[in-house]
Amino acid sequence: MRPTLQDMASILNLSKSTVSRALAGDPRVAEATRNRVVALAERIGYRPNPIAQGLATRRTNIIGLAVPCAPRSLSDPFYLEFLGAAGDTAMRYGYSLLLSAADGDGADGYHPHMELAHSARVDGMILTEPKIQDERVGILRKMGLPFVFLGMAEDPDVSWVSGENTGGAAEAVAHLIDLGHRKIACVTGPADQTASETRFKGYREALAEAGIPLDLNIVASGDFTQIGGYQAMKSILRHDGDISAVFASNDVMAFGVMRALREAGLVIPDDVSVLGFDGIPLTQYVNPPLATVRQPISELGSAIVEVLVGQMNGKSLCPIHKVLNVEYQPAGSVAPPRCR
Amino acid sequence: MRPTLQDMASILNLSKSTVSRALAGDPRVAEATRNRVVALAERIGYRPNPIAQGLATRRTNIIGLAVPCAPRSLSDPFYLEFLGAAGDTAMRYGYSLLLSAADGDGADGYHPHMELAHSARVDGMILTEPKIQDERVGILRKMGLPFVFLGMAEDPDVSWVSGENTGGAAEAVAHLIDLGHRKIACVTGPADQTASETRFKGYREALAEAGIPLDLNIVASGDFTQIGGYQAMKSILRHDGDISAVFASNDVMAFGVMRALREAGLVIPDDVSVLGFDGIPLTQYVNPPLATVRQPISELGSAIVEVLVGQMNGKSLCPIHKVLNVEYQPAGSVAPPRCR
DNA sequence: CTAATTAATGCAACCGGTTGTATTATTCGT
DNA sequence: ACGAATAATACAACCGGTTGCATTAATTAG
Repeated sequence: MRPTLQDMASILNLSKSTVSRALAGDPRVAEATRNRVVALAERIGYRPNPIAQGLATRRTNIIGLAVPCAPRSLSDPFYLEFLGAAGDTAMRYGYSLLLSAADGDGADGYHPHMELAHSARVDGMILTEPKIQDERVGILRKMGLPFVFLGMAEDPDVSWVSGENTGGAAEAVAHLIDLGHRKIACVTGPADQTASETRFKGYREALAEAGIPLDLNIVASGDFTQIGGYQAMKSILRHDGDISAVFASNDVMAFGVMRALREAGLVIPDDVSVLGFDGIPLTQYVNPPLATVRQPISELGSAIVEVLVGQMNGKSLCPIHKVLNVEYQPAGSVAPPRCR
Repeated sequence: MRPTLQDMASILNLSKSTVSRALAGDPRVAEATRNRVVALAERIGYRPNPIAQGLATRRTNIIGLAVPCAPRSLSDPFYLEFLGAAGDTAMRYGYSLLLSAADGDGADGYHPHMELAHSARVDGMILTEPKIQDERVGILRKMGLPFVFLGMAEDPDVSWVSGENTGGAAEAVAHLIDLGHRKIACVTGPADQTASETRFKGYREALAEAGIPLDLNIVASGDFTQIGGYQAMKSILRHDGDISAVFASNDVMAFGVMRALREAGLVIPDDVSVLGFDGIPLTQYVNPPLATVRQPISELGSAIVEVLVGQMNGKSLCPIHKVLNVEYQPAGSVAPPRCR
C-alpha cells in the first residue's frame, strides 16, 4: 500500500494536520519539523492522493478538453499539435487534460462533452469548434464552470482564443488576386461554426476590396475533412470548371481539393492554384507544397490553457478574447493564373 | 450547489446508504423505494460525485494515456485516429482518458508519464512506443498498475496490442521486389523502439527471401517524423544515389522521403518508388498517393482499451498479446523500376 | 402464540486528505 | 514574576460517497 498522510504522522509522532501543512508550506509549522516531514516523504516516497485532495478541496486540477471526435478533428493534425501544446502547458500549471472524445455534435440537443462538465471531475473546460448560437455556453454558465473556446465565440461574455481568421484569409486571398486571379473558388467549413464564418468573411472582404463580385456558384461548404474538401471541390467543378484558384478553409480540406483537381485532370498550380489555412507541418511535404495561412498552433494551445487557468483562479472575472497573429505562407501550390 | 447523496436522503427521509444502494441497483432495497429514489434523482438532477466515489472505491474509472509528445506523435495523424477510437471505446466501458502529454523519453531515467501512474488518479495505463528494454515496465509492475502497450513488448509477461509489423513490411517489400526492384533503401524508426525493429525485420526477411544481400549503406534511421524521414533520405542519397525504391517505416516519414527525393530531382514513382507504413488517410491525398501498409488504426485503439479493461477487472491475469492484421495497399507511389 | 426467518432500512466507519479552531508551550514586556 | 502575545502543534469536522454489520419490521413456521 502506498503511504498515507496518517502513516507519515504516526511515524513522526505528529498529527495529520501538521504533516499536511508542512508539505503545503504553511508558515505555521516549524522549520525543523518541516524538514523532518519532507525528508520522510522523500524517503518512503509519499505522494498525496489527488482524489482525496480533490474531495477535500473541491478542485481536481484537471482540465476537460472537448475534442470533436467524428467526423473531423481526430484525423486533423492541427488538433494533435494543439493538444500537445495544451497538455504541456497544462502540466506546467499543475493540471492534466481529461479527454472527452465523444461522437455527437449536439444536433439533437444532447452534448456528449457536457457529461464531462457535469461530472464534477474537471475544474474547467476547453471547448473546440464554437458554433454560432452555441448551446454549450448556457449549460456551462449555469453550472458556473469556467471554460474557454478555441475559436471566436459570438457571446461577448465568454472567453476565447483564436487565430486571426478573417484578416489571415483576406490577406492570403488578396495575394491570389494580386497574382491576377479573378475566379477564386472557396471551400468553407460547416456553416454553423464561427471559424467557417470568419474565414469566409476574409475571403469576401478580399474580393470586395478588389471589386470582384461574390459568385456563390464557386463556393461550397465542406466539413473540415479531406473527404469533405474533395466532395466540395467536385461539386464546384460540376457547376463551373473555369476557376483559376481555390481557397480552402483548412489545410486538410485543401488536400482533398487538390485530389479532386488532379482527378479532373488539372495541374496544380499551372491550371489552378490552391490555398489552405492552418499551416500544419504536412503542407510542406505534399506535392506541390501547399500555400497556407500559418496559425501559431502551439501558441494557441498554450494561450488557451493560460486563459483558462486565469479564469479558474478567479483572477480575471471579465471575459478574455485573445487573437493571435497568423501569417500567409506562400508555397508551390500558388502561381499566377495561366495566360490566355 | 449540486445535490449530494445526503440531500437526497433528507428529502426522502431515507439514509445515505439506502439511497446509495438504490442507485447502485442493490437488490436489498425495495422496488418502491428504488423508484422514489430514481425519480427524485431524475427530478433534481442528482449525479454522484466521481471524486467521492473514487475515494471510497479506490477506482477512478480513468485510463491514463501516455502519448509521446516530442518530437513525434503529436503531429502524426496515426495517433489522433488511434486516440479517437480509444477514447470512444473507453467511454463505452465507462472510462475516460487522461492524457499525459509530456516531453522526455526517459533517456535520463526520468519518465514523465510515470507521474501519472504514481498519482493514483488512473486505474490503468496505455503506453505507446514500447522500447527495447523498456524501463516503464518495471515501474508499473512494482506499483501493480495494469497497463497495455501499443506495439509489441519484449517482455512476455506484459500485454500488448500491435499490427502485424514484420509480416506487413515483408509483404509490401516483397511486392517491390516482385516489380523488379533490387536496390531498395530503408528508412527505419529509432533503434530503441520495437516498432522500428519489427518493421525493419520484415524488410530484411523480404530481401533474404529474394536472395538480395542487405546493404547497410542504403539503410538510415529516422525518428518517425517528417523531418526525420527527410534527413534520413538525404543522407542515403549522399551515400548512394542509385536506389530504385524506398521503404519508410511509417507514412509520415515517407512524406519526408518524398520531399527529399523531389529535391534531388527524382520523380516518384518513375525514378524511385516509395512505400510507407500505417495507412493514415492522408496517404491517399498526396501526390502521387502513397503506397502503404494499412494498419487498422481504429481497431488498435478499441482493442487496446478492451484488453486493458480486461486486465483492470482482473478477469485475465495472464498477459494478452494481440496482433491485428495489416494490409498492403498499393498506390501511385510504387511502380516498376525504370528500364535501363 | 412465540420463535425463527427474511426483508428493508439505518448506523457508523472508512477512503485520504484539508482546514477552522482549540490547546499547549514559549517568549515577551513590564 | 505574571499576564499577554506568539509560536507550534493537535483535535475534530468535513468533503461525498461506499459498505459491513446492526436494527427494526414483517412474514413464516412450528
